[in-house]
Amino acid sequence: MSDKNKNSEGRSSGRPRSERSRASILAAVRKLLLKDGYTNLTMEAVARQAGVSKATIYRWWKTKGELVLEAAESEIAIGSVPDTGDSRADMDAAISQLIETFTRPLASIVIFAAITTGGSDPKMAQIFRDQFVYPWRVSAFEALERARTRGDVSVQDLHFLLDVIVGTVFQRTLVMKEPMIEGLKENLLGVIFGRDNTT
Amino acid sequence: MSDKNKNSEGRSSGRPRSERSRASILAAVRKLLLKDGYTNLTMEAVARQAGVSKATIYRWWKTKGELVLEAAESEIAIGSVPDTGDSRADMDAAISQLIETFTRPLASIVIFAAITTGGSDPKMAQIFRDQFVYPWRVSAFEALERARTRGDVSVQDLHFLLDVIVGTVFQRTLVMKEPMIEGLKENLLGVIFGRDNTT
DNA sequence: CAGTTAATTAAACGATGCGTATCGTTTCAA
DNA sequence: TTGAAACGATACGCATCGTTTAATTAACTG
Repeated sequence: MSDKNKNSEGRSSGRPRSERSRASILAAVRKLLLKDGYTNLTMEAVARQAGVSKATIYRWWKTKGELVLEAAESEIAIGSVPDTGDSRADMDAAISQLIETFTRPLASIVIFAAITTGGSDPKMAQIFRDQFVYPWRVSAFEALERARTRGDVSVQDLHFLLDVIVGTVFQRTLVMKEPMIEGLKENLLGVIFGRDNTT
Repeated sequence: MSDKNKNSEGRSSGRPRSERSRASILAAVRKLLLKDGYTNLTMEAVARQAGVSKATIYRWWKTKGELVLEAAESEIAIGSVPDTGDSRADMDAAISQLIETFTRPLASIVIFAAITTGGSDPKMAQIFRDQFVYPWRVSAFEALERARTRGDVSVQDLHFLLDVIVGTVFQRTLVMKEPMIEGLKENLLGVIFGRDNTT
């Protein structure tokens, strides 16, 4: 409430940005993304759906990727891996975070878009990596290092292990799409820590 | 030479389809895919590049996806897994096939397109799955079953193992893109057969 | 060689989206 | 009250889409 005015910063005067329009635009993006996907999302449709002028959108967001990432920000946010002292519990949490995020409908659309538009929209890919992929990877890597130090993990190549985790969850949740998530986490924990369970 | 005429089948006579145009179109698609990616590939550009009328393209291919899949057919083809009697050798070959295919520049573009357009172009996704994904998966699954029967594999959930293989290779080759393929195959074999090598 | 047939071409169609620009209006701060 | 900036509405020129038309061209047939 108190920081609604951006007066304290640069801006001298003039009509302030409409928070109502901003929210309306981002909501429209989310709705249309779920309906039509990223490629078929048009600025015109967003303006129509949001009851807003196209110029207003371009006023605040330069590219479609930028707009989409901001609209989906909270949907694709993924926490960092905890450090409880229990290696298995930490990785259990890490995998759960991954599955939970990848399973959100909006997230799957945006994540795919961020990856595939890497060629034509490098900026979107970079923002996505820096803001969402990298932080989790770093904290998951640290969790694996702690586990190896404790002697809980024998695999040497932790980056490989990280790719196994991310890749397998990606494959199951985003590529195959079928909800074959039963046992996924347990099986992955088996790969990481060695198998005790023959489930 | 002798079967150049399609007379024997349905077609009575008349001007035959131009094989030159056909080849020229498919070559144009490949060239433009590498340059601009799938999303930015336009039929007009294909017609221009191929020195052919747009109508000719639509005459033979109904959708962009259909055209792209045919143009990239040999590039994304993946052999089936051999049955040599040596479990590890078979899976070694399987993983090599996967890595080799995913590493081809054209293949990565088309595979991504086939997966991500699943929403807006279900037909392309289906053709891709039926023609390329499924055959390999089936023969790889059979190889894993043989290995388990021989007692070489202790993991129960073979579908999980399959997703680990595909997902990890996918992650390394297509998502990360960096050529971090050293040791990938060996590490995966370690996951499948249990670890002897601590590389 | 003439005739048949269908492939191919060039051109244009209406739709749609892009990004930009303009205009009059609205809202807030000084 | 006045100035500054955001806003909604609208329209522009351009590009590409997928489709359709009529005319031309090429290969096989008798």
